[in-house]
Amino acid sequence: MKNFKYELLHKDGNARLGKLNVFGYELITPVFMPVGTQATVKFLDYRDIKDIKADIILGNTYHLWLRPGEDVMRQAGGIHKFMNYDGPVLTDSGGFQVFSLAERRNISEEGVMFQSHLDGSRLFMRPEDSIRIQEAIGSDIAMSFDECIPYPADYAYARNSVERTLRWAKRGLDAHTKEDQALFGIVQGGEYEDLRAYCAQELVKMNFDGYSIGGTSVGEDKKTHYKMLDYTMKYLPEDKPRYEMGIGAVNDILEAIERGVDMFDCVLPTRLARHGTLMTSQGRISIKKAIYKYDFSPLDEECDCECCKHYTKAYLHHLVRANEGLANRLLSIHNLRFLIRLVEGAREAISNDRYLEYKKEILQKYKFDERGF
RNA sequence: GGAGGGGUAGCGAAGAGGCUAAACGCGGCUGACUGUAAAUCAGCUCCCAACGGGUUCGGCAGUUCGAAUCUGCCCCCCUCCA
Repeated sequence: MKNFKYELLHKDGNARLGKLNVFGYELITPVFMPVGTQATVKFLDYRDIKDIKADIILGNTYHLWLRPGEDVMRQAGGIHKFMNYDGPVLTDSGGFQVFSLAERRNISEEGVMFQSHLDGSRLFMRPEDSIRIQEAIGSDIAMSFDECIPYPADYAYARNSVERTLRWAKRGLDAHTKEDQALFGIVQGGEYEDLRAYCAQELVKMNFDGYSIGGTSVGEDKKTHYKMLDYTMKYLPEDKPRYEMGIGAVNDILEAIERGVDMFDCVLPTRLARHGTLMTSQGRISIKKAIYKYDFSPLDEECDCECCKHYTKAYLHHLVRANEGLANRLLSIHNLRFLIRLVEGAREAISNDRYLEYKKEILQKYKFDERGF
């Protein structure tokens, strides 16, 4: 019996407060997971990760497979020891790279031929390989190898892809041997209700440890995005964790929680930070702007992060302008802590049965553009 | 005083008769970013009532159908020699 267990603590509408035991690590959901693709949450070390109160982080199978390589990960004793991080780690399977590296790969029934973005060499990844590599990486939660399809995708394409993703999910499940590692199935199906339903139901029959919603936030509008979520959520069992992959916009997170999503990850906070954009309770701001040159006030009075506690906007503005590495660390710490606080607030609201009020309060303050981004 | 070299958009720096409002870099201004090929990428950056028009390449005067590019004078700057 795996020491991996989801316990539903409380519901407020469809929003769920839960407790997830990940092989001894315990965490409360909903939870936001910072992304650390190459065994590092870019610019942060283990102390920073602890300070922002991240409960779980991600790694990436494709990237770690290419570099440093499966053997290094295995000999290092797994990703936790390798990066000196004592907390749960979830790995994406490489399925997202089928989407993001679309112009340099080829899909077949057997698997995906990737042409390495590092040196151009051709490498083949089958679902079994993805699982084996994730076992070598030693993550606590592994993902099935899927195809994240683009948006828009026509029905015939989406259907064929879902069928294949399901066959890959079964192959991965059969290949999986690591006892202290959970395995999630990923629901695809694009924007099509019947395909989402079919994919979810077939995966549930296979009895995974948790279920992921994939193929969202790939360029679709908000309405379509939430529709895809709705089509999927109703088929996922109450007693397993649900993870929407790759969402990090404030409204997306709030909408997902409202629909019963327990976990989500995103590169958005760290990428925005590296590009000089900060998420604040009032909306996004670009700290590069000249208006902050003489602004000696803290970034966000309400924030408790190391960046907001110790530095002024003028200083952060200067660091970014001067292209100083410290800017990347400080701004990443802030954006990550911002989203983690957002989710902490959501947990509290759910336990007090006032989730919708909480969501409304946040969204009223936060400025979005006309597309809702 | 003598001998060379040079003055180009905010800065640096190409260009040596028409294809040049003038490459490129920096700086500046916008915008993008959602399971990370991203400390990245895209656009703008002489002026304007702008799919067109108006002024530019130290200054003035010329040559030419046409000049940042050629000629003369003047003004500055740099290097070397006195």
